[in-house]
Amino acid sequence: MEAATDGRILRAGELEIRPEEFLALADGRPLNLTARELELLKALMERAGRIVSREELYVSVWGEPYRKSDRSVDVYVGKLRQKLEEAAPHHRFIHTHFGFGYRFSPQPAERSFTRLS
Amino acid sequence: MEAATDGRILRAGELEIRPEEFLALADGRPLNLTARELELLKALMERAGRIVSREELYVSVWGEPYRKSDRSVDVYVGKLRQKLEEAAPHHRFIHTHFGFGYRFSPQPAERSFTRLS
DNA sequence: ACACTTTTTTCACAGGCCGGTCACGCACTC
DNA sequence: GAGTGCGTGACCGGCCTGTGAAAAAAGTGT
Repeated sequence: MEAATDGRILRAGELEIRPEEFLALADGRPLNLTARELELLKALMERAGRIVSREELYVSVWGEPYRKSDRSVDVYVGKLRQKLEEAAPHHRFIHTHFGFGYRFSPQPAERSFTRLS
Repeated sequence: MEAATDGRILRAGELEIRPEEFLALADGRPLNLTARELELLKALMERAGRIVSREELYVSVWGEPYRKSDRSVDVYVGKLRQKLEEAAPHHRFIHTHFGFGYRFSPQPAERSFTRLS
């Protein structure tokens, strides 16, 4: 369904996704992602740089209408962050935009105590 | 049919396969593999690093259409793991990817909680 | 052809993993 | 400070996997 990039290798920063192999690499190390996690990461990367609403993400990944009370996207963003942090420490990939949604944008590294933007 | 590597010696980590001798060595020690086991190991090694579905493995090794309920691949992966563990303890070769299939990737040893740098 | 061994296939059960939901507490905006 | 949004650990049902063991098939020697 993600016609534009389906099957193509996606890259961003230290991240790489090979959809046809169900494989995601961070710094060359395989992330051990589940099906949903991989789909969500793909959806985010395909929209890299822009703020994406939960609704858009949910519809794209789950393929069903979005209910405002559904927290699935949040939960899976959390799981992704955790696994990304494991594989590529001190990088930031998924940024929260309060009240709007999430934005994927790989950031080189983390400087000690800088404030969130 | 695996034209590219058929008959050629395959190596990965501590593993070596010499197809024309029906021989597999781990750490220099011969694994005592049966025909099916050897074929499956070859199929996995030829696809090293990527996640391979049961269907692809089954079709490649058994040469017949795959039935979803068929557990043969699982059983033989189990047998391979057992023999590999015997010959080369504390190495990991075949990794399970839940819902997708298996991935061959030799891993030096297991370090429990240390993070790679 | 027969008996015996080895390998392959099937079966069934136990346990593990994943997806989805909930609830609690903190974060953020105004 | 009030009100809403967000992060996250915990939990449960259901499907996926690992695996021993039985059954079937194939191989081996006489």
